[in-house]
Amino acid sequence: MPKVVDREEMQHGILDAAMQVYVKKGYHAATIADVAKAAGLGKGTLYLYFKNKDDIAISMVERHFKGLEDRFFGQQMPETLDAFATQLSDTMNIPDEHAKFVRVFFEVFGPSFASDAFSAKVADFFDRLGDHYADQIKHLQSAEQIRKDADATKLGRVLASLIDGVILHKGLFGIPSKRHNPMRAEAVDMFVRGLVV
Amino acid sequence: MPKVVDREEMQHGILDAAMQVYVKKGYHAATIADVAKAAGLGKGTLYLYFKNKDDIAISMVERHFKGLEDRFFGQQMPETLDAFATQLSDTMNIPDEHAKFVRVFFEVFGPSFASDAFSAKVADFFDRLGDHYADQIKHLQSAEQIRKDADATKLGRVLASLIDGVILHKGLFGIPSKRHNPMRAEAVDMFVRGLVV
DNA sequence: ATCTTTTATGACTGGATGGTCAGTCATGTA
DNA sequence: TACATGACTGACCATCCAGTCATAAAAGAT
Repeated sequence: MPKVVDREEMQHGILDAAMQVYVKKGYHAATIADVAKAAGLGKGTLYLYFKNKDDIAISMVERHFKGLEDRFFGQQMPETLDAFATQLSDTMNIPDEHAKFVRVFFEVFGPSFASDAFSAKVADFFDRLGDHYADQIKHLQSAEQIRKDADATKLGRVLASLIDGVILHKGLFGIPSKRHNPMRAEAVDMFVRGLVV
Repeated sequence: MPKVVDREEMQHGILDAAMQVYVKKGYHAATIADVAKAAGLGKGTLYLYFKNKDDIAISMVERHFKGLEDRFFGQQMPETLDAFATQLSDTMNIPDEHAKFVRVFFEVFGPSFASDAFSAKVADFFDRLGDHYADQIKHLQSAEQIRKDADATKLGRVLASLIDGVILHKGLFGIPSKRHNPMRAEAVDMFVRGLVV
C-alpha cells in the first residue's frame, strides 16, 4: 500500500490556515497561493481536498455554524430567571476566534444574502434561535419565574436579535473583553428587568 | 464656454446605478462595465467622475453614512418615556434601500475591519450613538420619567447594539415589514419595561 | 458657421490569479 | 530491490477586468 492520509484532518488543517489568512487579508484579497503557503502545502495540493476556492469558504462556514449550533442550542432548560440570565450572558461571551470570523463571513456571503434561498437558510437559524428562547421563556412563565403577560414568541425573536447585535458588534469592531463584558451584563440586565413579575 | 455638466449630479446618478448593481450582484462580482451600463454611460466616463473602483465604494458609504447620521442623531430630546419609545421605533424602521445596503457594506468593508483605524471609525459612530442615547436617558431621568438607578451610559451603548441588531437582521435577512414591525414594537417594549420607575 | 474646450466613448492592454496537469516523491507490498 | 499506487508539486495557461487613451461628439462663444 502507498502513502495514506487522513482526508478530514487535512481539510481541517487547510481550513485553519485559510481562516488565519482570511481574517488577516480578507477573503477576496487572499489568493489560493497564500492559503497554500500558510498551510505549508503546494497550491495544487489544496485542489485534492477542495474543489475550488468557493468550496473552501463554504466548508469553512459549515464547520463554523456547526460550532455555533452547539453554542446556542446546547443549553439545558433554565429553572430560574437567574439561571436564564447567566446562560444568556455566557452565550454572548463569544470567543475571539468566532468573533473574528464574523467579518470574513459577511465579506464572503454578504452578496449571497441577495439570494432568497441563502437568506432564508440563515434567517431560519435565527428563527429557530428565537423559538428556542421562546420555549425557555414559556418554561419560566409556567414555573412562575417571570411575568406571564409577556409574548414569549416575539420576545424570543427579539432576544435573538439583541444577542446577535451584541455579538456582531464585538466581532466587527473588535471590542475588547474588558469593555464588552459590562456591555453584556447591561444587555442581560435590561432584558431581565422586562421579565420580572 | 463649452459643454458643462453638473459633477455632483453626475456622481449621484452613478452612485445610484452602482448601488442597484451591487445590491443585485454583489460588489466583487460586479464589473465597472456593469455599473457604466446601468448608469447609461461609457466605461471611460466613470473615470471622469471617480478615481477608481474603490473610490466609488468609498463615496457610496460616505453618502450613506451621512444619511444615517441624520436619521440617528437628528431627533429632538424626548420629554416623556412614550416619546422616547416612539423615536426608537421610528429609528429602527429603516427604509428598504438602507436595509439592502447593509449587505454591500459588509461585502466591501468587512475586511477593512481588520484595520484598527477603520474599525475605530465605525465603532466611534456607535459610541457616539450610545452617548446620544445616554443623554436622552439622563434627560428622562432628571424629568422623573424613568427609574434613576439605571446606568445611562452603559444602557445607551446597549441600546445602540440592540437597534443595530434589529436593523442588521432586517437588512441581511430581508425580513419584510409585516414581520419586522411587531419585532420592532417588542424590542422597544422590552427596553422600555426596563426603564419604568 | 466655425472655433475651442469640455465631455464622452469603447477598443485595447497589462497584470493578476484560479485552476490544471505532467512529472516527482513517499510509502508499503511482494 | 523492484514495483504499484496514492500524495504532492509548481510552472503554466486561459480568462477576466480595472484602468488608459486616441478619437469623436457636444455645446457655448464669437
